Amino acid sequence: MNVGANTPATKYSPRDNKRPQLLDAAASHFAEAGYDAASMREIAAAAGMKAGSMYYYFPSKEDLLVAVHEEGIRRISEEVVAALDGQSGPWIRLEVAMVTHLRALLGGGDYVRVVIKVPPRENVKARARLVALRDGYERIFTKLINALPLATSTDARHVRLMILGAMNWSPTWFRSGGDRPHEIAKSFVQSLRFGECP
Amino acid sequence: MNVGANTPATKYSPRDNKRPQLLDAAASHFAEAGYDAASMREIAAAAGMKAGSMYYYFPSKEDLLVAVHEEGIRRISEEVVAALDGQSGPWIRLEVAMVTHLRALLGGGDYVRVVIKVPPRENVKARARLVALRDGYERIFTKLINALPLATSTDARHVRLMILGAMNWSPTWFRSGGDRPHEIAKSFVQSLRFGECP
DNA sequence: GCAAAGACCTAACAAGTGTTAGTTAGTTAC
DNA sequence: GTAACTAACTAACACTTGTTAGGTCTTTGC
Repeated sequence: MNVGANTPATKYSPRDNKRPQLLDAAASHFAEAGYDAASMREIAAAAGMKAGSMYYYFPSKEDLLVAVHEEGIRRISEEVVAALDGQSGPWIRLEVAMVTHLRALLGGGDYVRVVIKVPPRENVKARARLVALRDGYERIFTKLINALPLATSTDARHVRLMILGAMNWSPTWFRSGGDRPHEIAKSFVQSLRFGECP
Repeated sequence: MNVGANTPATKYSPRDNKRPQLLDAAASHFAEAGYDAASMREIAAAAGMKAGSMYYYFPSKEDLLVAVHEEGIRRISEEVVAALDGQSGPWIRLEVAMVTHLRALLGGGDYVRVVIKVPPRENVKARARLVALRDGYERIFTKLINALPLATSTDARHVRLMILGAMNWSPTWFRSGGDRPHEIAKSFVQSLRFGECP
């Protein structure tokens, strides 16, 4: 923290923007308790401020959630794209994307957990933008799946929904200490690749 | 409603137990709004009573949710077992179970939707019983999957988690008017059965 | 006909909710 | 030096929440 003894005990110091810490605290509490059960006062306290002060950064609680969502989608997109860089082979590429997705979701990433587990209210204004962002992300998987040499009878769209569903549901049963993300991904890919025994 | 003109306008009539209607209302509101956003007053109103009266049947809101859960698991178990009766062939049996599961989840069944979408708090007392009930249900799928002639490298447990995850996530993307449950199930099974093209 | 039980209602409590208005202290610009 | 701006704070408002205590009407058992 680099707070020396000579630093005067100012109550607060402008210019050190607390917005990131606020977002962190919000992500953490939303991920843990859900939207309704996470109170503005608790979030504020975790960020080292008072509830009223948050409205300097965000006009409402719903806007806070939207901001967390945007950051979450941005992060996971970035990570998956980065992980995919240089990888070749359709099955390997899919598996890499899945491992990255699962790591982001299961490995303590509060922002991503919020994206998956805490959907905004139906009527929220920014909904269209969020849906567009998320569609953009999921399009990565659409491309990866279209590149697979699948049996002709298989519907690629349903394969995508199946894979994403299976992954996004994993926080429900995942226990740290059990399977690791890369094992889960490998297993899922195997099930899809080698069907019934010949 | 069969309320004739001669029926005296009694404020309420004991002996016609409103407990089922109460549970229905609770299931509906929990499924629609989630646990926190569903208020006792709204649930009570939907059941034709006042909030305080619900405590005659259930000692707390959490107990109400638990009761809905129990009924939901009971229903879906019953339906899947019934649908499986007389069916033979491992892949067909799995598909039948999946169709039934998806129908119960997507076809307006409030109780089942609550089971899938509204988990009780971690510390709730009846949690162990609920988990046991649900494990019992999922064991149906364990058996169905163990009966499949899968490639030897495939992990049956992960296949189950994948299938259940894919199905339980479906309320997120499902829109009535789009795919129908039996199409989804068939598609999922196909993806698992016929892997990459030869 | 009367007591008991069943099924519900009313009214209130204590706590917590998101949000706002007004204020204050530190920093920067001129 | 002073004005404007930034980044908070305090205190309150207006509700809403789950829950409870006590009352009331209806039906049942004897």
